[in-house]
Amino acid sequence: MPELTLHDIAERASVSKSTVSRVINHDPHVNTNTRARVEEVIRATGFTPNAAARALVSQLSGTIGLVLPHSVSMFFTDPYFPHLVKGVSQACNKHNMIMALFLADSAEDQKNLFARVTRKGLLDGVVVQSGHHGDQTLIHQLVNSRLPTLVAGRPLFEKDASYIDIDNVAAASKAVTHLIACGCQRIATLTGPSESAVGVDRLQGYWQALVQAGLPLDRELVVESDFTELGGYNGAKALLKAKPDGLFAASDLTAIGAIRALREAGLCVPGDVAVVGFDDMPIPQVTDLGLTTIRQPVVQFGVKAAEMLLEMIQNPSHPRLIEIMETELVIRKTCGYNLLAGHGGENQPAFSRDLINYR
Amino acid sequence: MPELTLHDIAERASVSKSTVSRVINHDPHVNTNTRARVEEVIRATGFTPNAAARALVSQLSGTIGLVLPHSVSMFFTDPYFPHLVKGVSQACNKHNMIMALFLADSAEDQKNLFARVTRKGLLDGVVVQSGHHGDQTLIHQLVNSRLPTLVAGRPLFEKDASYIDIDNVAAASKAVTHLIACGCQRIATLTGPSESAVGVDRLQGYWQALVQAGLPLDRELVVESDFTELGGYNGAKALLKAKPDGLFAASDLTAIGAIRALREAGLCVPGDVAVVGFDDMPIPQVTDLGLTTIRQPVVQFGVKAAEMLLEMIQNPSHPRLIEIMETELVIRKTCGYNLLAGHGGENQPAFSRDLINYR
DNA sequence: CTGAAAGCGCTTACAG
DNA sequence: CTGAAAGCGCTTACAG
Repeated sequence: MPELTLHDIAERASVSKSTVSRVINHDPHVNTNTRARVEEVIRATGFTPNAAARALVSQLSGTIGLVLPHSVSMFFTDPYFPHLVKGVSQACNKHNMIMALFLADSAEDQKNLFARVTRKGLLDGVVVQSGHHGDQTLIHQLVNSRLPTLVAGRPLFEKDASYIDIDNVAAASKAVTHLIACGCQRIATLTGPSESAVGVDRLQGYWQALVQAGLPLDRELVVESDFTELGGYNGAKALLKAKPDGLFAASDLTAIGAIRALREAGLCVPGDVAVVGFDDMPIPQVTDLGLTTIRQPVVQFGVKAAEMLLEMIQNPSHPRLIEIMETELVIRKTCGYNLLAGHGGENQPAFSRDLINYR
Repeated sequence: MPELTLHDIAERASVSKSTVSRVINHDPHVNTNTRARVEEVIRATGFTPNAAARALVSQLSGTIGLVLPHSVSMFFTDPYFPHLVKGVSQACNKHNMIMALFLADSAEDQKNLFARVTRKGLLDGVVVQSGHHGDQTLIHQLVNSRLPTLVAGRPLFEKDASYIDIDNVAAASKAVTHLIACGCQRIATLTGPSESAVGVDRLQGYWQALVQAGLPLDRELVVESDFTELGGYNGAKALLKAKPDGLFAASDLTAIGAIRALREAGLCVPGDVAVVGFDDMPIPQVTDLGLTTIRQPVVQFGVKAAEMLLEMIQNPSHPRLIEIMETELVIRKTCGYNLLAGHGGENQPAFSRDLINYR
């Protein structure tokens, strides 16, 4: 059967195409009876308007893009990205938008990405994940394109871009301050890549907490890592000779790998080395280890990012948007569990989860 | 500046819009000089044709959908789905298509999904992940819609659908046969959900291998699980009283949780209980544990699924497409490592990876 | 090889 | 409140 068009509906309801269009678009200036009649025909026929035709005339496609640049091909091992995708998807479901996902699997993909993403008539706007130095060209292009663009995570160079982030400096400082409160004197850190804003900011928070506490800065205690479990494992091995009694890992996966290395070296966590991670990913290892960590609301972050973008799309003259989301310290076994008020000792159930928030 | 249209390019190149369109669409019937002139104008202006206009007239949007139904909201804890997404994305990048991702986060989302996905003019076709019983309505609707639909994973009920799958029965049988070859006599299994084709098929493979080996079927040795780590942990605890000496877990995460429970119960893996998983997910736990498992090529599976769909789109009268991808047994420490030819004992590096393929 | 014209299926001033 | 008409930016027979 041929596809139904506005014309067919108009004919069957004995009105003009204009009126059918008004009904579909909830134009209030339609007679109640007329509206009811048209709606009945639409219901009976199961008519849906053609999205391409609407996009052409309205200059709005009802689709937003989520761009994950090349450096994010770690997408797979780190649950962060599926959660981000979930958040953006939730917002799209709620606002009846379509989510187009762009994953640059290679440098070549990335080069083609800008042209594909900015095809006219395709997207109404784009959320782009801030990445490493190598991704900044793409971000620069997007931010300066005709397309409304929201950067997820502080962009490294685009000082005028709208973005959403967490306060990584404050969060890292909160984590390290907790290690200090737990009595650690030689606190090491396994950083994220120094090429990424996240890596830079969390390292700065580490420094800041040490300075505030009057503790010395020791370069031996800082090792650059890469947010992976293996990176954490290797990084912790490299730290052993510096004999830390505390460790701030820039991600949960890093912390998990580090703890594996520490235990292999015969050290107890938290007895010999207290450990704090970052993310609070809902993965079994985090709860199995009882990892003390910084919780960031990744799904909500994605939701909010998408909604900020929708705001920019609806209101193109809107001034620059910036949002910083809250994080919280989640205290579990690897650092500070014994400090919790009312802690009853080893009889606590393995999965009890208590929080202290250093604000 | 106003957006450029075909008309502007035509004017600047002193040709008609038709000719510009032909150049853009690589129509061979264009004079070489004319073509060069038009191409130069396009290059100089950075013109890109409007996707909505093209979609409207050509009835092809250049976008395919990837639909992950409600039961797949486990998306996040299981790395399977990000890998599938990556595969579909790779195929889209390669074939210059756009991937729209639909994630049904709730039963309500799922109800709205069909209408959103089948909006006319939006998608050229859709890959839908086969899920549980509750998802079969959506799959039924999609398969019977105007939209070319490829089901990823054997659909439970749609007997005429095009789909891609692995041979779960054979793969599971291969896993259990390996446990038998390693000397196990009481082989337990932690299944996937009995509501899913994967769960059903892998259980059947388990039975098949036992029957072929002349081993008895003991209902105590079969516990239904859910593909999660926690499910594996709890499932293994429930199996303890049946005293298995081998365990086939229907997913890697299940196996990982099960091994945790077995070790907590004071049992050695593989000494007391040999374990085989399923998936060979590239996650640290799999390699840390040295998990013997069935490797399935998830990314390639996604690539192939998308390419099959593209085939269906290009050739709408194409007969039903079915593809079964190969799996292989990956032997590591949790079962059969000592059987490997040339195995040198405990001095093997922890990450050596050797394969035996029972075909 | 090239151009004028029709048409894809909508939305939206403009009249009434 | 309603309809006729123009137009969104392309592609594609149809002529030449």
